[in-house]
Order: sequence, then structure tokens, then C-alpha cells
Amino acid sequence: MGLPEPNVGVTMLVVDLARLLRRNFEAELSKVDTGLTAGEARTLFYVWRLPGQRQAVLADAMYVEPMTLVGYLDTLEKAGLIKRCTDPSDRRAKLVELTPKAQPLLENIGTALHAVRSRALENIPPDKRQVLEMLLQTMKDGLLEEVSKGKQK
Amino acid sequence: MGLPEPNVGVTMLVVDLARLLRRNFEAELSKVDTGLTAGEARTLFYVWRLPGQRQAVLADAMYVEPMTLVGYLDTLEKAGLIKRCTDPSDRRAKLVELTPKAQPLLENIGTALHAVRSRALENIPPDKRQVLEMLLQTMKDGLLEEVSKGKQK
DNA sequence: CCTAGTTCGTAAGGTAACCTTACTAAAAAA
DNA sequence: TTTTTTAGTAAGGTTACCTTACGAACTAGG
Repeated sequence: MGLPEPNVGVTMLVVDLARLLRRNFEAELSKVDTGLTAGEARTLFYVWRLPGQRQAVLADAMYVEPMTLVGYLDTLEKAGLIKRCTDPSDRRAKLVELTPKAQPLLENIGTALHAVRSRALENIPPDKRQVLEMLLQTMKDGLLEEVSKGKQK
Repeated sequence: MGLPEPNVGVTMLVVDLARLLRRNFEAELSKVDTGLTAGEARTLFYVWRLPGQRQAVLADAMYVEPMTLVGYLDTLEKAGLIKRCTDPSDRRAKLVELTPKAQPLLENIGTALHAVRSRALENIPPDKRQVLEMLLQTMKDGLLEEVSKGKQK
């Protein structure tokens, strides 16, 4: 009596999983040094994936507020890993580019990501991995919908 | 050239997913009021699942440091949702119990969890959900191993 | 029994990932 | 040309953690 339904436990499992994944990523990241925090590494990763984009576009892709991105970019810029170039077609906007110095860092981040991946998948039979990854992508899409819904206040 | 391997993207997807799940949980939680933060709600949930346990046991189950738990329990206790009773067999230890007042809150947390679950699974064909949940559990187990390995310094 | 080492919870203080609000400068619309 | 929108940012807050340092109580070893 009064018990929330059984599936609730499964969802908390997912919430816990989220925590653990983040933690693992942070731990692996600190192992490969880089001197970056998780947020900064994530940002660098996104700049690598979307080079020469405006901060607003980047923030949108990362699902953080523009202001949050500013902080990460400030650090990365001070460390000489990215540069902000004024958009020739709009003097307010800045296009974010990687510097050559970022290359080795990206490789380290890649190593960390790889480690997390191996760990997460180590007990999953290889033939199921493909399925899992697709399902995860689908999950992400579902969750994104709601996040953006919330935004268009 | 210089590109980290392709799977790196998939792992970042999982890292992003972790972020989104947390965020969704927080958002849903604030919708159903409760006045609790995500960490506090998670704690209450665990007390419900492991009633009458010591704080150390609880912290262990939640994979947080005992000190982290103290903060959450302090808030919950002040709100009259749990109580700490001295363990009769060890005057240092405290056993954590729910109070009756916690019941409705737990139901709200259940609602929030349910919402996250629906959202996360909405685009997943029902016949795949079972598989997904099993895979997620397996993933969690893999990640936990490493976390605990790190702990036994 | 008594001393030495463990264990339980906790106070103090720190870091990192975010967010909101408020502002300036520039562009776009009216 | 005035008004409105948009791009970035400074300032400051919240939450989820962690580490370090301790005192009080249990457990062993002699």
C-alpha cells in the first residue's frame, strides 16, 4: 500500500546510471590529464565537431545556456586551445575555432571517452551493442524534445 | 587525420544523455513540487528502499561519500521527513527511518520518475524496452565496479 | 583492563556544473 | 529613425558533490 509502482525503481536506476556515467567520464578525464574539467572537455569536443560556429549555435547544440558556454570558452581561450574570431557578417557574433594546440588534448579526451565506453560496454555482448546505441540515441532524442519545449517559454 | 576514432562520438552521446536525464529528473521534480532537490529526493528514495539502515550503508548504496549524505539527511530531517535513531547496538551509529510525513512526498517523487521514464521511452518500441532496461542495468554494474575499485585506495 | 587502532557521523571549506538577471553593442524591422 | 531583437557577457546564486580534520565510541592485543 502506498508503494509507487514497480517501474519507479527502473527509472531511478537510469538516474543513477546518469550519475555514474558523468563520474566515470570525470575520473577518466583526470587520468589522461588535459587539465580540463568535464564541461570544458565537452565544450572542446563540440567545437571540434562544429568548427567555426557562433557561440549561440554551439550552446544550442550542447544544450546549455549561452552564458554557461562563455565560462568554458573563456578558460579554453586563456589556455590557448580555441580562439574567438569576430564574425565578418555580424560584429556582435564570434566564431569559435580550434587552435593547433587543441589537437593533442582532443586525442586525450578521445582516450577518456574510449575508456568510459569500454567500461560501460564491457559486460554487454557485442551483438547487443549496436542495438543499445540506437536505443540510447532514441532516448536522447525523446528527452531533448522536452528540454526544448521547456525553453520556449 | 588526427581524428579520434568514430566511436568517440557515441560515447559523448552517452555523456550527453546522462546530462539530459539528470536535467529531466530535476525538471519533473520541480513540477511536482515536493520542495526537494534532486539529491534530497534521491536520498529519500533510498531511505524508503533501505529503511532502518545506518548512514554508512546508505551512502554506500547511493555511491556518495558519507559526508555528502549527511547534508541531505540534515535537510530531510529538518523537514520532518526522516528521523535518525541511535543504533541500540552502537551508540555512534544512526539508523535512518522514514516518518509518515514522507509518504506523500514519495508518491510525488514516483510521479516525477514516471514522467522521466515515459519521456525517455516514448519513442522506444515497447517490445524493446525490456531489453533496454536489462542492458542499462548491465551497464550500471560495469561502471560501479570501477568506481569502487577507485575507492579502495 | 588499558592502550592502539578503527569506524561512525559530522563541521568546515572547496570545486565544478550549471542557471538567472541585467546590461551593452550591434543588427534588423517598423 | 525609432523600436525591437539578438550576440555575447559580468555578476551572483544554487546544487551536487568532494576532501580534510575530528571527537566519540567500538574492537583488539597484550
